[in-house]
Amino acid sequence: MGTAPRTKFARRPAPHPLFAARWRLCYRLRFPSGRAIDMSDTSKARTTVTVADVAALAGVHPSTVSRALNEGTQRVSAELVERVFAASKELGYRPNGIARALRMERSLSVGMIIPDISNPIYAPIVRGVEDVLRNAGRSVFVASTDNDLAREADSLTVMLDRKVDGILLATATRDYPHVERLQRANTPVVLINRATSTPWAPLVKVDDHKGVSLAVEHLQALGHTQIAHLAGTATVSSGYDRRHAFVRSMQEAGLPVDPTLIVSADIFGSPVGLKLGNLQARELLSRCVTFTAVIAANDLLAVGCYDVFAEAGIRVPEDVSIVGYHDMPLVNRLSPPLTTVRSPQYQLGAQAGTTILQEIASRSHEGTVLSLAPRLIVRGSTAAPRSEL
Amino acid sequence: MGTAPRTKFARRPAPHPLFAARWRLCYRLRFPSGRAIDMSDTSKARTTVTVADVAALAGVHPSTVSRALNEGTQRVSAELVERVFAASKELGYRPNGIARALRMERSLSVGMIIPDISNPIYAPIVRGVEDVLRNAGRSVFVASTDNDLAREADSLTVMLDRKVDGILLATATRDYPHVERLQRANTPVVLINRATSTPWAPLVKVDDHKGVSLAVEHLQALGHTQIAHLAGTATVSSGYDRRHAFVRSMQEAGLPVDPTLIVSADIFGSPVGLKLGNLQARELLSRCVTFTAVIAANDLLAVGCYDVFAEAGIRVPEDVSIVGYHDMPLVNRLSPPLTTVRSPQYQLGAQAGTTILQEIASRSHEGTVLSLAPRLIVRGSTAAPRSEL
DNA sequence: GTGAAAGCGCTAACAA
DNA sequence: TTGTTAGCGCTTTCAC
Repeated sequence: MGTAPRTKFARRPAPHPLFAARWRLCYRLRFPSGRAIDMSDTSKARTTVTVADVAALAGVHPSTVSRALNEGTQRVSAELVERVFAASKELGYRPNGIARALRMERSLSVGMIIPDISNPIYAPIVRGVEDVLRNAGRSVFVASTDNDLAREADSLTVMLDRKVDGILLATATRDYPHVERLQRANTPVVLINRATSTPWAPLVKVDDHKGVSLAVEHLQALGHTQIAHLAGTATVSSGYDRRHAFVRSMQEAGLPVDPTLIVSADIFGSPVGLKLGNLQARELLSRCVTFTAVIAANDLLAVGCYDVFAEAGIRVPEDVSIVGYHDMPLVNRLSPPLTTVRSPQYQLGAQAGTTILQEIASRSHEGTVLSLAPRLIVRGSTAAPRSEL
Repeated sequence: MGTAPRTKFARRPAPHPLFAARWRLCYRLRFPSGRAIDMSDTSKARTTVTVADVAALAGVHPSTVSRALNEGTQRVSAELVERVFAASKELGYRPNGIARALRMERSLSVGMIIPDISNPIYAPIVRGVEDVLRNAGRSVFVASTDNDLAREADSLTVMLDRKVDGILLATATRDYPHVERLQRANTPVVLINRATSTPWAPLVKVDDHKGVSLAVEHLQALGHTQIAHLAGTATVSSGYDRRHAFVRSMQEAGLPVDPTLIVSADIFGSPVGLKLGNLQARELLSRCVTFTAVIAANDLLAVGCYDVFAEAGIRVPEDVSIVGYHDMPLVNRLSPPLTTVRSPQYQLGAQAGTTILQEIASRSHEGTVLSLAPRLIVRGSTAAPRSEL
């Protein structure tokens, strides 16, 4: 008893190389062939079943267990495979993912970095990612960073330290400071919805030009010519691109582009969502320029307009039409229901999941851009402009 | 050259025990003290910096590196700690989380199982969990199961195989089939919002009796006596509890409890959310029983009522008052804005995170129930009943 | 087709 | 205080 291991990591009694083989065999004593496990041992030993245990019960070498379980009958005789599976099942063996990850140098996990999981815009993306990766046997670490660069750096560190097989990045800025680091880490990355100014990893996005031009064309068809744009922040490509798409779409439609009709988010420090929408809408009104319609860079900005216009006695859609972007839950229930560009968030995530799997399998699509088409959902917040009546 | 290792796992040239010490020392040759790393070796060796590399550069044993990095000056001389940190920094060393997890038998990760991450009700819970766990240096695996028991079983398997340190379970049913398995796995579990009928793990929930009674009292104060309840499914404790809380609150308020005024979700197969609300509202109307107010088990059911009442020509709140549950985003923008019981979803997650950390530190709070208080948010969907005018 | 042995990168027990 | 050694559980190379 004096030599009994005190802890799990205490030295084994007789590890002399010459007896290594025999030492393995002693497992058999613990599991007499064909019999159930001896439960009398109440120590932790019972809790964890390892390949060695299965090997012992099946009367084979651990490496054979591994081969049988992983490659089936490919390099192991059918009979042994049978025995190994039986033993594995009897003992309730489950491979230790950590050990496999260490040995095989792939963790079967993927990290996802997003601005905020509690934002209804991003959550469906995560769900799409999750569904695709689950089917591929991989798990997803999620980290929200609120677009805070320090938190972002931390999250990246954590993910890389955990040896994720790939990183899904939905927080990139156009001028993203962590690009080099990610490249150095040599971990596959897929960007979601936000591109960096120079391409270095595959990007899965929504076709913003398509989305904005759908909105512009819709408004034009209703008779609008003076259309304003509440732009998102230009530091991220989605805001930047939509703004440029707005200008281009207006030009393509032959409509005048008045810079004073574009209110950028960047002139107001940090606020986001609804509050930002309020500020932008007030700014727009204060500019004393006429407009009959507003295209907002996202739904919450549009809702922010609802507030400000209401308190200013401006009716929607009678006086001003409003178009949102994303089609988040319940915007169809606002009064009036919001006309908006529906971006396929779930599909975005699913596609990103597919792409990261490809990247993991073989790094190849460095600058690939995958654009998903949005769709215009026409509801009650848009109508013909007043002057047309 | 003939003896050069072909792969990372090829045998090292001279691992003879007698020379083990010297073999370690040979690392020093690769990193002459005080000089930068020799980059001429373009093989993969450069990519991964290990404790051995740091040890070599610092001129100490790997275990000393480990001690210095993990325990600081506690068991290592200040001078060596300094040297180790310097070497570590110079090489850009980062501990391999997988290896640590295997060795230390804790992965610093936690699994979270929820019905659906894309549901705005659950997303904030995840965020709360995430924030607390990040601060504790842990990462979160997220899995959505859509309340599908098979998917649930899979997710549990995956989490356990990955050796998560704990599991946050937001999908439990009252009669949860995986309890035994989780107990056997001996992994800490914290239940979120949904209890099992017999307690076995700590539970963090919203005080449903409080929430529902706030609603009942509010309606009673407005003069309502005939109050209906659209109940969630009774298979999960939140639905079950809220229904019972409704009955009890009505009794406590001295109001009559008419069973025909309670429409259970369970009589309609699988639909959820808004569609379920539609069905329940129609069922309620078809029962031809008078009521002046409805308390819905969640906001989407309430929104489902809006539809049905509108098409039936019943005005809210003039003819019927409606109270929701949760206060999800934008319900304050419905017309009329929804009066609802605000459940602190983020705090729920944060508290669950705190609790799982405690559980991981020391399993002790087996049957503990932590109830967070909800708050009634009064808006436009409730008013005095018609007959009172 | 199977066994032997090594080792992924790390930390903990032990020895000095 | 530091070095030595072993081993977490697995897969893989090599030898037969």
